[in-house]
Amino acid sequence: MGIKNKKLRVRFAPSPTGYLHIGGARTALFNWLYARHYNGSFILRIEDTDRMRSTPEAVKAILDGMKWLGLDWDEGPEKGGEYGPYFQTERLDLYREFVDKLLEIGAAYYCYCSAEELAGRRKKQFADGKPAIYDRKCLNLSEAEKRQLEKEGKKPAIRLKMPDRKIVVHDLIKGRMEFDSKLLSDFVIEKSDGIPTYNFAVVIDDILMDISLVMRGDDHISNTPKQIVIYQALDIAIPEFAHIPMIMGPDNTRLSKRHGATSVMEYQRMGFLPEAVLNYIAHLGWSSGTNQEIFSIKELIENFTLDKISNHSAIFDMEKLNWFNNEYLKRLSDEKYVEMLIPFLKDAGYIELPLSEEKERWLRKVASLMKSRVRNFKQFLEYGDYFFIEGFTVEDNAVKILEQNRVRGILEHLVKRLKEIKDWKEENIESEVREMANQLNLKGKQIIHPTRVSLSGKTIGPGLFSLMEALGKEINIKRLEKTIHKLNKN
RNA sequence: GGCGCAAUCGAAUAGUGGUUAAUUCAGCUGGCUCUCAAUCAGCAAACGGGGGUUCAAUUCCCCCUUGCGCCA
Repeated sequence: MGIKNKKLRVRFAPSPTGYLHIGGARTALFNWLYARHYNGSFILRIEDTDRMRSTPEAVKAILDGMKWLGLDWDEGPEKGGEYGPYFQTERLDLYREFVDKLLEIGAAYYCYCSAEELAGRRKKQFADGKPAIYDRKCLNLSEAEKRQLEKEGKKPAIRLKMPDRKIVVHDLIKGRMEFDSKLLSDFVIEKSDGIPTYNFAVVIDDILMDISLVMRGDDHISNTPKQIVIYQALDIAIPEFAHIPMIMGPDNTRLSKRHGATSVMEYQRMGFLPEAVLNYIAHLGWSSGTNQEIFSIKELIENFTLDKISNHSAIFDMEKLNWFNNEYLKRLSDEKYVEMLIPFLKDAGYIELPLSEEKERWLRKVASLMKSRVRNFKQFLEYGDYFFIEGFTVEDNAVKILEQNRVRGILEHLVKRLKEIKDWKEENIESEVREMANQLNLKGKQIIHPTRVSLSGKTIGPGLFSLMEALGKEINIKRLEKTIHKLNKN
């Protein structure tokens, strides 16, 4: 692995066929952490040779996801770099050069077999229980035969000739893996349309971009021996490899749309903090070896090493992500919390911008009440709707509380007393309510529960008296009277 | 079908040739409390199976099983 004295360079190389999903983000994160830990370079490369499925929108989505998570790249799209271009479709000439070279030295050859022919022969191999290997029909075609085939209008693909030997992969995470090249096919490196295949383009790019360590999902393990053969055919030093375990859905299958939110940007929309998402996915397949759960970005960088990556797949657990997010949310100052919350309130139509000083102060108070009770901003909108609108949701089990005995009388009495309060402060409200409970020989909760339901439509939430203060006297009275009115009708 | 990778509480991870196998999330019980969170105290919960190696295996080796991936 003669790359000892070279600068450390890693890359993340997504295909722009969709958004940046959790698994890709984790691969990007590990590469990024590795580069930052060892002071290397982190390169972003877009593998868009699949022109049918690649879109500019997907490129943007991936870039947006990376930016939101704070995974900045040293070279790549929008940034450039001396190893560019960083889009594979802009590198076609480069691949062509290497294909020519392999052809020239006899390490690759033209193949005129059609897809149908191939499929037929493969079927037979399959039926015979043999590995699906190209039968080398076109390996020794004479020039005349080739000319004849081309005259028939056949466009050749180009295959790499597999050497007959064991291929050993030294993986930094999986250890030594051995593959028998006899079981590997002479795979296509350039399709008949002139586009290089994935396995070929990756290798050429990694060579040209001086990548010193290839870190990627372990679904690529089977590709690795094929890629190594290309390095060897070209007589170029093989980089190091590190195959990291994948992230699975709760049913232990590959993470997909079926599992709900798999795009990192969906987490932004749901009101998660990028730090929390990063912290969580860092723990999927990696651990510091200590009991520490919460890591700042800086701490992740400091602690990240490959030997602490586990070697089995991990299941994505939304609940734990929620917990992480709540931890980060709680640590936010009220000011910062409100600042992040405002766009969500705005989108929900709960507030109008710009905000007055006073309203902003009030928002901070509300935030401090809700902070520990809410796990993401989307949930804030759901649990805290009554702070902003009259049409707040009313829980089914909340209605039952209002149907209990004496509730109407209690609320009527309460309204009278609340109207008397001059200074609408939590302490004053509480002493008024407590006093009323005493005089009427009631338990505090007999007043508190129906009041909460009337004010918020919910059975859960912040302490009632701070909630009442935050809502303001008028709204308290209005909502209580509304409940009384409803009870009168029944 | 061929090849490969993997296997510790429900989930994520620690950990060890001899341990009461640990932590966090989730779950449950209790304290606090007007509810819910938060918080505090506690409970429950795992080494996939079978062979070896060894005085001793969850740990090392092999096989099986299961899961996952790649190939088409």
